[in-house]
Parts: sequence; structure tokens; C-alpha cells
Amino acid sequence: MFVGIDVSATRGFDVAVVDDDRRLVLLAKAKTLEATAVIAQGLPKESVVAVDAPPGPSRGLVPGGKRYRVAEEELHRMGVSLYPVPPDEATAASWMREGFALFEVLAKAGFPVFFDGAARQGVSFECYPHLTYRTLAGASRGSLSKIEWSRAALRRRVAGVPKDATQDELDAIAAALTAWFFAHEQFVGYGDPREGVIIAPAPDERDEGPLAPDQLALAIDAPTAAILASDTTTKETPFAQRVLRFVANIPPGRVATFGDVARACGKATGARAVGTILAAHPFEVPTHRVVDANGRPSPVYGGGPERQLERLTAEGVRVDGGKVDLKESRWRA
DNA sequence: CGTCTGACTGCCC
DNA sequence: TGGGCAGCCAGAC
Repeated sequence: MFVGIDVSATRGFDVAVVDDDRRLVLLAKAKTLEATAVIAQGLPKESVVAVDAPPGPSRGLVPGGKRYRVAEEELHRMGVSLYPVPPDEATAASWMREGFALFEVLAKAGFPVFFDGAARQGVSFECYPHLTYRTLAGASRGSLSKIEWSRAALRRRVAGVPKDATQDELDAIAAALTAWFFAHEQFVGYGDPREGVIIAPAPDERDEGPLAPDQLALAIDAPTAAILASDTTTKETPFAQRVLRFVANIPPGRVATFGDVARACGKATGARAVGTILAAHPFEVPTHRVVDANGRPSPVYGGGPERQLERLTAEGVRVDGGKVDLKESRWRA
């Protein structure tokens, strides 16, 4: 089985499983690391697990005392940006720390991290869905929204992708697909093996896509399936999920405007709706990192706008005259 | 369903 | 610089 896991610090783990014919056989959300561990333990030994998160901190191998990883350096040179992993675990973003923990769980379940050498089964590795999409759909996203672009990249590569899949789910499927390419010796790795590599597909030119017609079937043992079934509620709409995922990924010390979030989530004029969604999830994502187009905090932020600015100040954001310096602190994903 | 409201924006004074 | 205002989208009846 080829397994993909999308990690979110606040909303748990999305898990996708693809079989050898590239049919999606399982798509579910596990809210906790423990639930994910149960899934991992139920996997066949010869599975390959791809995770959208780093396995460990930077080892400082980039010349010049840089703090990020070699993989980030290499991808940056290719025009692919990703949030850098710091050398010290304590300052890593919470979703990164979830990733570190997940890789430990996977190792215990019989899937140690792959560092280099020939592809083999019974391993886990880091992937980056954005990079996978880029390889499969082309570098330019054009006028497509992120989710449309993601879906286009997976079309004809994986059978059985639900029409209403969220971005989290698509990312998990992209990870599972990356595991498939890895196991079929069609992959490239970025980074230094001593530190950890990011794996991306390198599709064979003769690649003809999934071999079987669309169909969904559970191929996991019953106890695991039962746990998944009880843990699969996703009440948010796809747009709301994208918004929450995006905001969850704004790093400490950076901010985004409501309009930035709306644009990144595929609805350029949906800034107001972003506010609606954040208001409904005040504790699940770092909403203090979202400010208006002038850099001002929300008048109705829990605890007051001053509290929001305090939190930002504590993260190192410069605040002046009741507003943040957007030029300096704005985050571009 | 239709209608209303809001952690928004850009544009016009 | 700042207030008014129309347009916008998701969520709540």
C-alpha cells in the first residue's frame, strides 16, 4: 500500500491510501497522533509512507551558517518556496513538531525514515505536495485556484478522488501518489541524506495513469477502519478548510491580510468571508496573524485588538501606531 | 430557498 | 488621513 499523510497542527492528520493500481482505497481524517499510530500499525509491512512534514530539524549543513535545510536551499533555487525548518526543535512551527513526532511513530510501526539509496518498501519519507503538483501539472498554476490546480495534477494519475475533496485531502492523496512513484523507482530526492530528503515524483514518460476504473473500496483491516469511521467528520466547507489550513501555516512573526488569505484560497474577493470563518474558529488557528489591509488588528479579536497586537509583538512583529508594518511582516506563502 | 449580517476592500471625496 | 458606500462571500436563520 502507498500511504500519504497530510499534517496539520490543529486539525489532525488526513490519511490517503493508494493501491498498486493507483486506486484510492482509503481517505480519512485522524484527529490525533494516537489514532494515526493505530493506522500505521495496521498497514502491511511492505507499505511506503509519505508525509507532508519534515522528519527532523535542520542540521545546519548549508554553507554560511544558514539555519534552514539543504533541501530548502535546493528547492528555492528551483523557484519552489517552502517554510524553512530551523535547527532547534523548540522554535519549529507546531505542525513541524507534529511531523517530527509522526515520523517517530512511523519508525516504531516499522517504517523508518528513508535517507538515500535505492527505493525500497517499509520506509517513510518527507514529501511536499506543492512540489508534487508542480511536477505533475506543470510549474504554472495559471488562473487556477490552488485546489483546482491540485485536482488537475491528480487527474488521470489516481482513480477514485472524490469530487468534493478538500485541499487537505488532496494533499494527502498527492503524498500517497508520491509514495507510489517512489516505490516504482520514479522519483527524485532533494536535500542532503545526512539531514533528510524531500521526495518528488519523476514520472516515466510512458506513464499511463491508474490502471483500474474509478472505485472506492476499503482495504484496511476492520478495527482500523472502525476507528477511522468514527473520526472522519469534516464539517467545514472546502473553502473554510482551505482558509483554516492557510492560516494555520502562517509562521510566527509573520502576518497576512484577510485579502491575502482569500486570494491564496482561490477567492480573491472573499476577504469578508475569511473574517466570517476566522470568527468561527478563534482557538484552532493563529487568527492573531491575520490583519486588515492597512495592517490593523480586528476590533473584535478575543481579548481586544490590543491583545492581538501584544501577541504579534511577542512574536517579533513590529507594531507602530496601532498597526503592523505590512511591508516588513507580510507573509507570502 | 431568500434574506440579512459581518474579524473586508477599494474608491471617492 | 479619514469617513461613507457599494460590492462580496460564507454562514445563520
